[in-house]
Amino acid sequence: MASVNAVGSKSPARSAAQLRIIGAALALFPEHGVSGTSLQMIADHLGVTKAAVYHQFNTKDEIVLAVAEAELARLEAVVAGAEAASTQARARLLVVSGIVDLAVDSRRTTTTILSDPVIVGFFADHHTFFDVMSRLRRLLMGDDVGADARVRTAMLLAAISGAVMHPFVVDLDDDTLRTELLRLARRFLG
Amino acid sequence: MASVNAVGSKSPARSAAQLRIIGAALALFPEHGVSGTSLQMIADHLGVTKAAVYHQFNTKDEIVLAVAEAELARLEAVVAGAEAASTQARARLLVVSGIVDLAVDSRRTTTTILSDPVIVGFFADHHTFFDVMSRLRRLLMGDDVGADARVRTAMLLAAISGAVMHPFVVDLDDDTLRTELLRLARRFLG
DNA sequence: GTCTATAGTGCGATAGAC
DNA sequence: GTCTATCGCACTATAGAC
Repeated sequence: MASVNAVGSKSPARSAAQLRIIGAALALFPEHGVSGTSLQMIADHLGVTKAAVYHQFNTKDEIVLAVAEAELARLEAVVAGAEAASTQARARLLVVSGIVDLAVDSRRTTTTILSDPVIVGFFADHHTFFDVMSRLRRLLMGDDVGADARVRTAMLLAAISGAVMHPFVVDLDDDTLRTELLRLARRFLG
Repeated sequence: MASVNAVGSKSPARSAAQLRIIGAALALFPEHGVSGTSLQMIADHLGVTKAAVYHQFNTKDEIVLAVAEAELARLEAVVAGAEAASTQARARLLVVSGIVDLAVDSRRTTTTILSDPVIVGFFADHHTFFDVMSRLRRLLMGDDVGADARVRTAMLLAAISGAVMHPFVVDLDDDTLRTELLRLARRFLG
């Protein structure tokens, strides 16, 4: 779970100033949505002016893309780690527990951002996104392309990502949530 | 599944013109997000001007609220139907299959709208939302308030809502998706 | 790398004619 | 109920001083 600079990752190296902006956007996007977050909000969050933000990124779209790729990179690291496993069963367990960790770690953040219409639009023709998704699909489903496997896998991923921000679990602490999620996810996998 | 004017529902009666605006917003919000959808887009979608839209709703917020309440009303109808069941097991099955129907019927629409930060903010102090949620919780969990039951229920609801718009199932037809979803959801319930 | 200042655009919302 | 026209404002983005 340490920070990994995965081989297949193409995210350009980010300066410290750029990372601060990405962090601010990461905090504001889930609360207001991507479209509802202005550069003024990001600048205010960092205690600087809009012009200082524009010195790091030429457009708002570049910031959105950087945030999306940063989140995608976290998922890619989990997938890459699982691909290195010795058996398929062990790989499946690694990817599920990695995604549980990711989801619990960010709770509201990750899922909200990745499901924002603007981000979805950015990923619609993003080759790295398709690459990670097909590797994830291969890890979880193997060569089974039947309706059963696809619905089952989609439900599993949606259940993990969506449950962490559900009102029913807001007052559970991270450890309890992580343990229950992993246990139920493994049971669902069968 | 017919249109139901549920007893507990407080949504004000809507004129035909208002319903057309709600329909346009319902189509545009998932694609651009609530903040990313302007009144100009809604007006263009209907072939009228902004002023005509403002004649039906005084503010954009009123339109957003109307859309949110319309979606909530669909869920409330499912909950009310299940509450009328003779046994608890039958009620649970009714609520799960009702939510599956809802999710498949709208695919991208409902979940995207209900998870939009602006809508979430509107529901944050919306008494009807809390009422429907607690009734849903009672139907699915009974008096069990343990971490296991809460995580399990949150996963079930998130799995159904989230799976319908997952890339893995985009090319499945509605009937197949509905059948598989219901079967797997019942299996997960145990 | 940060600032002030500003250009240009689209937004939500209103007034008043038909 | 829809229109044209407009107001005031916040937005993205840029120019140029420090």
